[in-house]
Amino acid sequence: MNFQQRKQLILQTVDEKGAVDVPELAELLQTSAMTVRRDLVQLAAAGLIYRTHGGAMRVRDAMVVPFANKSAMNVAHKEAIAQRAAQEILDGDVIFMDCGSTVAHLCPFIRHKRITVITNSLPVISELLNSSVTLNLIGGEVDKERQAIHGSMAGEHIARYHADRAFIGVDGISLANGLSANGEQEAQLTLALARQASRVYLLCDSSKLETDKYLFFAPLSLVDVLITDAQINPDLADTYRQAGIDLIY
Amino acid sequence: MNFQQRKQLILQTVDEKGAVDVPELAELLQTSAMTVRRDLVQLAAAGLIYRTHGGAMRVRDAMVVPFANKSAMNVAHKEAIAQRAAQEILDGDVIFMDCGSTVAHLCPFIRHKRITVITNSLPVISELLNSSVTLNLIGGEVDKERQAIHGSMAGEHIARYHADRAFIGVDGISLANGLSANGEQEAQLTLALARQASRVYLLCDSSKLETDKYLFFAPLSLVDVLITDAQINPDLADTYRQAGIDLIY
DNA sequence: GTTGATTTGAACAAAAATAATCAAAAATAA
DNA sequence: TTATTTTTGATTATTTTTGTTCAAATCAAC
Repeated sequence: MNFQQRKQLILQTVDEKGAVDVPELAELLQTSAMTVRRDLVQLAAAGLIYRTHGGAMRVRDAMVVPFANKSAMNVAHKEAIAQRAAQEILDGDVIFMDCGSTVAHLCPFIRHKRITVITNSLPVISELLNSSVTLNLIGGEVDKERQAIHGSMAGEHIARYHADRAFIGVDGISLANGLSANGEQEAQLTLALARQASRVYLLCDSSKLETDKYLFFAPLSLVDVLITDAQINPDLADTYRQAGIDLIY
Repeated sequence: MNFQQRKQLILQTVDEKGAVDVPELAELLQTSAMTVRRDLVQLAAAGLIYRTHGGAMRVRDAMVVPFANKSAMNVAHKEAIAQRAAQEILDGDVIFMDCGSTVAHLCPFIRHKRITVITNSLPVISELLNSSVTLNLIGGEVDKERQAIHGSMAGEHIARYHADRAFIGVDGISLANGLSANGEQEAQLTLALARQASRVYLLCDSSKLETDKYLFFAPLSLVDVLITDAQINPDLADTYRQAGIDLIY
């Protein structure tokens, strides 16, 4: 099997599977990994595939910026919460989305809506890049760990906008102490978003209810609507409602 | 069996099987490998088959479909340019990077440097997210096609910063008309970056030299240093230098 | 950050294929 | 028939391709 034949097989495989790795191709082509790598280099130079570490992928797939959406905890709950939250969004809305993982789960449910999303979350931008949503990215310092934008410039940027709804997440919430966070940056940004939105929706799975983190940054009254999952204790739900929170689950 | 007969059989076999090798044909034609090779050379010269190492194949199968997407063209040149440009960057620098594909090739060469990168390019952010570089993302409207940030907010954002160096790309450059672009947004952003930088580096492969696009947006004097590839015509290089451009290749 | 595992690219060596050379065989011409 | 040209096959040198090894780069997990 010569280069031309291998090349055809590689292109075909990449096109079919979307992504391949080197050992896989070496096995398929009955050749060494080094040869596969050399082939991939040539094909990539011709722009026919996109070279990745360990293999290759379709060029068009590589175009979308791959920001990882981490945190596999409570995915089912988060999806349920996000789906419920998406029902609140109307066509034509301008919404804020913060960089919380629960908020990010909104993406699949809003990608066909005709709305404008203003966010500081890179994964959200990535997920909505190929959608009908108009995107606006908040600028400022990049927080690599959280894959989000923070800092004073971000605050100033937000102050220039106004949204119909803000969808935010927190690290902790309690009746006694209100909203709390693990980082000052997130807290600051959450506050900025809430200030510029007509209606503030807090997306929060029930495991975070009545937990406190080290930084208390806002009273419960910042939130207009609290959307959580069905695991919430009904008595606790009542207590929140009596405290004036519009609670949905 | 003479050449005419062998030729018929070879063409037929190639057409049937798609690809053949020399020993296989030698066996089929009851002749030596040397003769087969001589036949193949003639047929290939006539354009009837595609000659490969070890045999031959159908012409249409060997036809590479190089509708090379813009970002994959001249990759080798772009990398060489980017590598040279990276040498200009010192530790501690604050640099601007625009959303051009040549500029994006800087990423691999700067990921270890201790610098701050301010950019409107999502691919650049993505590539440098796991690096030692401090990142600052320019905010504003997301241009989904170019995977970059544009708009008036982006301009305002840039105006608040200053960088030691700006690395920019253009769609066209000529001595007569200066810098030109295909889109107003890119042009606007490039200008904004250049205005806020101490030193402006234009990264531009030689195929773009002396070409004009529809929107002329700046004179050559905007650029301090032009970095291009070694394919540049030496006479042309002299002309640019006489025009006061610091040209590197 | 630092470590450890993978992946990669460069250098080298081996194998395969090719081109060049030349002599023998075959075809052609005188 | 003999001389000349063409074609063919064998030999050898060169080029191309491939595989192995190893240091460096990169990624991922801590």
